[in-house]
Amino acid sequence: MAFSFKIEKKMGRARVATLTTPHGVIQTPAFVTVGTKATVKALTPEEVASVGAQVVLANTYHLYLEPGDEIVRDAGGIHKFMNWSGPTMTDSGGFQVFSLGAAFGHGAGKGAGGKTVGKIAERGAIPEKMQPVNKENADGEATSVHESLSKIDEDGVSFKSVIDGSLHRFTPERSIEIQHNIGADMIFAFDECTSPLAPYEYQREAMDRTHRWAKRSLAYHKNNVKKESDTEAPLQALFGIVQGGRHEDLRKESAQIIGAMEVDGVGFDGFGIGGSFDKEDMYSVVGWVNDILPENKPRHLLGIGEPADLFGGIENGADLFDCVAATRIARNGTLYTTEGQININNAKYKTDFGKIDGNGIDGVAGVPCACYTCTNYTPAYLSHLFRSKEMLAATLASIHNVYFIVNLVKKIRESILNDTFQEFKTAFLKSYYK
RNA sequence: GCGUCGGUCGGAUAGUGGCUAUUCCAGGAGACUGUAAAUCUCCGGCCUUCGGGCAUCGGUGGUUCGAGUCCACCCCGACGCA
Repeated sequence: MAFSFKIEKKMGRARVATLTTPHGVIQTPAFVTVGTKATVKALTPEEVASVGAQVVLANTYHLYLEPGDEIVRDAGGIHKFMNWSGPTMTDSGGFQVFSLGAAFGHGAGKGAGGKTVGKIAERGAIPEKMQPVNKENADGEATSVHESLSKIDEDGVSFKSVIDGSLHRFTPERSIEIQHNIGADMIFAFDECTSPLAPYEYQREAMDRTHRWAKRSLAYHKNNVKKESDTEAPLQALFGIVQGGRHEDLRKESAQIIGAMEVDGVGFDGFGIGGSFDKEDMYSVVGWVNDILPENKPRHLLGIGEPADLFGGIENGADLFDCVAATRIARNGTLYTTEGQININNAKYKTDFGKIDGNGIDGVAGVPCACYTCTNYTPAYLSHLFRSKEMLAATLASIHNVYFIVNLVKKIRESILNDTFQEFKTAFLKSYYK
């Protein structure tokens, strides 16, 4: 089964399509579940499949460090290794350039709390003349590995392992080589995800460098990817990544260059839209980029979404989304409902024997959520599991949240096919953000 | 009855004459967008014009410039001896 992307219906920039991969079909738009270390945290592959998820995204940096990409290769590839037979993707490690570098704030060393900058900036949070948070990275000067766990230069990035502090080096070629070993169906070019606080000059510098890395990623992939023995079709598809921060000129330039990039007549199989956004501008950025990218290839909006973002992204031409939020907030006790997020740790749920979501994402008004968790358990039980720190809490909450977000995108897809997108969007957002 | 040790936030603790009484847990709330996250942050005596002000370490006195800390007595608890 070779790769193909067939558009079934268009609505403005939005598209409904079928993305075929060697490990199965993805009906797009689709939400990609995040399984960074070859596991969707707290869920078995059977549970992931049972909530309707079609594809899993793992991470190159994390699998390279643990257990090592060669072990994944020797296990027979990521599908066999993690017992997920459906489509898979790997991110290139480009996000870790950011999350272990510029996002790593001053006064580090408090575990997760050391991270002080997100990739999404609130309105007005970006002073024009603000210096990069991580000067070492921006200037390319000698870096103190105590303050930053990554250092960028023209050829690649040096990382300090988050596990044991050892030093490692990623280049575009190395990232693709590792991704070939891991063996996901769709892989990404090695890029730099910049901080939203970086100034324009730095966004341009990083974008230009990402373009040079994209070309190297493409060249290495073309020359080294394994192919089907009979048809010579590549077994893995490579997505190029558009950067440019929140700047219209940079975004359009990046879409132009990445969209048209070829090595010996071979271009990217799809595209990622990456980097940092101003929350207010995100949908416009996606629209600018997608007006330029080739229409007949899939576009993945990297690291987005929250429920509202999915409508905005799809309207502006994105086909795939991945986001850690659904599973992360689930483990921390926050559940999606059609009436907004709830924190199951709140005292009022201790004795709530009703329904988590009285109007399920997949149902009609008044019909409760049909996921395994909601079908079988009360808020009071989940409250008990979280308060007593039982592992099942993370599992049941993750089942619900992934079910919610995956099926929200499926509902959006249906609404485009049924010509009811605007009504569905209006009704959903009114209820969710009331 | 005598003796010893102890009494600090809901629980457990640190604190042995000095400035804002420590930490953990439990409790209340918030955050989380290509996962260094089953994590992190904040709140927790009273009053406040939001600048701050006033309290507080079983009780009452005392010593001292200054007491959770030292002294006396009392209350309560554990243990030991009668």
